[in-house]
Amino acid sequence: MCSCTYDVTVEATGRRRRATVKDVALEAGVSRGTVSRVLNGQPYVSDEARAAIDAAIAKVGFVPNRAARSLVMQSSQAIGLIVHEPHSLFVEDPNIGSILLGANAALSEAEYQMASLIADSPRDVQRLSHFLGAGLIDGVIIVSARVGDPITQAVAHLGLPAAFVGHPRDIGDAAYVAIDNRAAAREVTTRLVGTGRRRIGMIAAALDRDSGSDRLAGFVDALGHRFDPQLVQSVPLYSFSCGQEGMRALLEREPDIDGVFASSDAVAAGALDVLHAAGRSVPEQVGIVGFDDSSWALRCDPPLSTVHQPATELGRAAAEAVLRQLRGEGAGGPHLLECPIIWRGSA
Amino acid sequence: MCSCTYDVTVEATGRRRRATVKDVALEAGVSRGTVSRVLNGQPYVSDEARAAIDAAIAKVGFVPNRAARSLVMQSSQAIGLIVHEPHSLFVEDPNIGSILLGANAALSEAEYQMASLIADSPRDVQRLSHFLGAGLIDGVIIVSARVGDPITQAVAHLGLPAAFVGHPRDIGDAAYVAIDNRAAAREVTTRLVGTGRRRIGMIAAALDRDSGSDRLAGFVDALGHRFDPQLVQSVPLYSFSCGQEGMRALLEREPDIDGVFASSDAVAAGALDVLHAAGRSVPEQVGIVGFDDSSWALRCDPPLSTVHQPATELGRAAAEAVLRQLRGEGAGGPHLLECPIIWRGSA
DNA sequence: ATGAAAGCGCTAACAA
DNA sequence: TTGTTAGCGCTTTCAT
Repeated sequence: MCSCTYDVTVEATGRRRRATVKDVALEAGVSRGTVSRVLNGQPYVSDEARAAIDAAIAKVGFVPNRAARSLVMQSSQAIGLIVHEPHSLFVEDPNIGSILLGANAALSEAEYQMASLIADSPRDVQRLSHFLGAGLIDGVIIVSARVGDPITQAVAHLGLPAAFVGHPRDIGDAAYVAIDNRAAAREVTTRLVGTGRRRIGMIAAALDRDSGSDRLAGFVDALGHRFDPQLVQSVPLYSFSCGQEGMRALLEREPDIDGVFASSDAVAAGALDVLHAAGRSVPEQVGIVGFDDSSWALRCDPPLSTVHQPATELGRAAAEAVLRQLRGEGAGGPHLLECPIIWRGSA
Repeated sequence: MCSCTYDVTVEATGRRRRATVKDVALEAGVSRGTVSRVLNGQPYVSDEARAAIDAAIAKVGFVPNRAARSLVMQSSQAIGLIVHEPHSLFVEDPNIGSILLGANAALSEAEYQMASLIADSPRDVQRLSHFLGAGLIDGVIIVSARVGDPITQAVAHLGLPAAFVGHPRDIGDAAYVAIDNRAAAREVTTRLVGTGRRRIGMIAAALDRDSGSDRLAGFVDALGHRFDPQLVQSVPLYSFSCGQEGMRALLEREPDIDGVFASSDAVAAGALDVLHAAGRSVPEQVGIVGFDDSSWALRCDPPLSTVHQPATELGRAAAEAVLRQLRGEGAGGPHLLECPIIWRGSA
């Protein structure tokens, strides 16, 4: 007999009717309850029944309907990962890919399905805020939220298990994983000072994000009383072109500048470009350091000294924080990861 | 009276019980059916009832449970976007981000929720193949599938509405959107020939993917009888380091090479690096062209001549193809997008 | 060890 | 115009 007989039921429309527990039960000659027990690996099922059911499942091509299961279990074994980035950044951010992969790996091991959700417009934000409360997702990892983020507020309101990558100021005592941007910036600036530079500037990107403002704070810390606000140029984005723009401004204002802390590698690459165009040699006349240890860093000439971001681990740790909450193990608050300084030729 | 009274019901565990249609109906003094009608914007509801229900919804903080709705509607208003990339590529591929954004924009406009699903391990593939059949997703966009991909097979078996970005050979007459890699490669090679080069080589990456093998085919087309297999170096990935590796091999085998078609910008950048190190001037001694028009192209010195990939539009078109199927408008088969050649300084 | 039946939250067909 | 009711596919008591 053709094993495809029960495979699917093609209805008049041409669409297929999926097999249900009932079909399996019928095929195996048992009740739906018993099928369910087998499905969930519960005890008290005879070997014969189990075998018959396994065979029936294979025969009819049964796949449990997760909507039905979610409905009765009040849980979906799926967790969302929200990326809330202004359009341009999502495409360029060197860390997001690794964060996704790290989180996915951890969730996958725990038998959870990760679903990445993009918030790229007010409409998305609106739809997402509802989606999160709709029971299709048991918890959420939030990447790059900003202060006052409606999604953050929706999550808080729903009491959904959550973990942030990064640390917006207004998340209360929610779980987050991050690096200590301020300490890292302090340290890398100190090393730059140690190379003998006297007029060190900073191209400070994304001051509206915690990472951006923390890196500036670290820079200020390191310079102490020698800090000169004239030497800081703020730019909106962590991008190559913002790096160019920032460096041009700095060069114009302070022609004798001999060191630059760029708040990301992309920014540093842009700065380097302008520096070269202006005929300044790096690291001889100007030392420069970046942040991220992204592919930009190695692509520059000379390669950038920078701060390594453990992006994969950030994703993994965030996933584990959510999983812990799902197991009822509490565990909010911070989780800081190491971010070693990588010293190369640019300073 | 405090408007939070009904907001959520906190149970003994501290977890919250979400409000249901029943709560809304009770609060508004109507039946569940009427609430449902309001929820779905159906006619035949009095203004008073509608107002009372709207108020009740706001008061109790009701968000429809999508698992329940999916169950009865047999549809979820969500579509999956599967990225099946070997680890390293996902992080580096310059097009994926834009494809995601394009698809998300189109789906968002149609009131669909997009969920990106990553297949990064055999385990992921296994879990995903089941997930897709579980009714939580109405359709799927598949990015970078390979021939014999188990996910592709699962989708075909389930009869799930699907659209591919790219064109693996074994998807039958399923919908796909792509550029004509072969024609584009032919064209860009022809232009390179037109600059007077006599010994033109190719660094052919990712021959296991349709894009990779098509680009090689186009190169062969363009050269015709002058094609020399000695001048083709195959490398596994579309990456900078593979570009370096490929260029080194080519240079060693054919020191008098004066033109290179690299099958991606990243590959071209690697080749350029090796060329410079070998003291060859570009474009004077060697002309080089890439593919993708990614950020690599502008970052190179000289900037790369390349083929522009309409990544955002690919994503958007794929989403629309799925949406069309969901509306029962058939529409499988190919949808090819333009990919203009961008001529810059590298050749 | 297994079957029967209730119910998760929602929509839709049918009555009223 | 509205209320009532029967499921959607699954898990889970409670009997047996």
